[in-house]
Amino acid sequence: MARSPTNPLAEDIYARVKDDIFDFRLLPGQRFTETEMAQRYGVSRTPVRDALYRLKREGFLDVAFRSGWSVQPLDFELFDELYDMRIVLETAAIERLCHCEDVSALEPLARVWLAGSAERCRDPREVSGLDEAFHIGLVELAGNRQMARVHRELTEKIRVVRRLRFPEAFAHRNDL
Amino acid sequence: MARSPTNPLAEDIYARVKDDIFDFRLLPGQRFTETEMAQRYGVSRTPVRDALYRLKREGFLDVAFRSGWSVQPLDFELFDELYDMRIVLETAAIERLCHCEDVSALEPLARVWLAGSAERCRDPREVSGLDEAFHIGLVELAGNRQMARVHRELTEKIRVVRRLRFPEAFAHRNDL
DNA sequence: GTAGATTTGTACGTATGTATA
DNA sequence: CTATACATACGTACAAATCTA
Repeated sequence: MARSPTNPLAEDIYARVKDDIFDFRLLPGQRFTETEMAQRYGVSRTPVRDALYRLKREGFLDVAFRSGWSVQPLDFELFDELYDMRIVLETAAIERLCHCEDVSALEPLARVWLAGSAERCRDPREVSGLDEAFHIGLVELAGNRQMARVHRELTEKIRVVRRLRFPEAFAHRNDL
Repeated sequence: MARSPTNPLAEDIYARVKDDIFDFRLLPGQRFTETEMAQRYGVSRTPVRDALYRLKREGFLDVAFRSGWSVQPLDFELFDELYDMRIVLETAAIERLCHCEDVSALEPLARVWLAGSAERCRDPREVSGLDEAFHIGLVELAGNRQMARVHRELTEKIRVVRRLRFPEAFAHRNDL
């Protein structure tokens, strides 16, 4: 029995808006309204609001009382802090993995990370995805699911600036 | 110009529901509906839903598709993981504070922590609050606001189980 | 298995505060 | 300064899925 997701529409809008931010179809600082978004995605304002408020709580968007929404501008101090915390969490994860007897769990990660130059993937977008998965997988293996969750959220927040540094990775951002 | 809060009603309901959880007026595992909560707080379902979904994202509540809400049951593995991560974050914070030249910023914390037995506060509820503030203040002083935010959220999630261990602290939970 | 009651999910209408001509 | 347009915050109505007798 596959239980239904809780807010299918709102969930979908959430993912689409977030991707629009990551792919710079919504630019940092850009302003917009709930009605615009509702028309853009072909739904009512209700699921849009759910999605927008969730993205606001996660730091991707900003809203002013009865005065419209905006994409959170790039804040490099913020990114510094996020990178800094990522180091803290990953260091703690690695320390725990070092004290672990069974290293076989590291195998799948090693296979990706130690890929020979022949089998190495060249698409920057995919490389970036593999890199994210590697970091996330490392922390997951340490066994603390809360640390893994925070680390995953944190990695997502950094994603936008990582893409800025690999411009070729999203050269096809207008494909969709 | 003091800018208005964004969703005054929803914000208020959010705080009240959270306190109801902390003070065990809403018990772990207890089920309820949006309509009940709307009547309980004298508002419509809209701000209630905003508040409930926020608390769900933060792990305090659970919702099943068209089938009602429930307070997240106590999960001691979860609390172990949260305590564990708290140690990681506070250790990192302390390491940074140790490398810091200027220790004068620690003064206010020391004054609370090193209170003489005479001036020591005896109300367990207040002691608990001071303890939380001490831990939070410590991490804040380390200067990474994101780490401080995560640590603060994490401390809130632990609060309910801390109160379980200090039952006398909320003996008057029916006062209100 | 089915019908009815229940509950959320979404759409839509109204009120209130904001910005601007 | 005032009035008007506009955007969100909240309330309400309805649809769809779930539970239960």
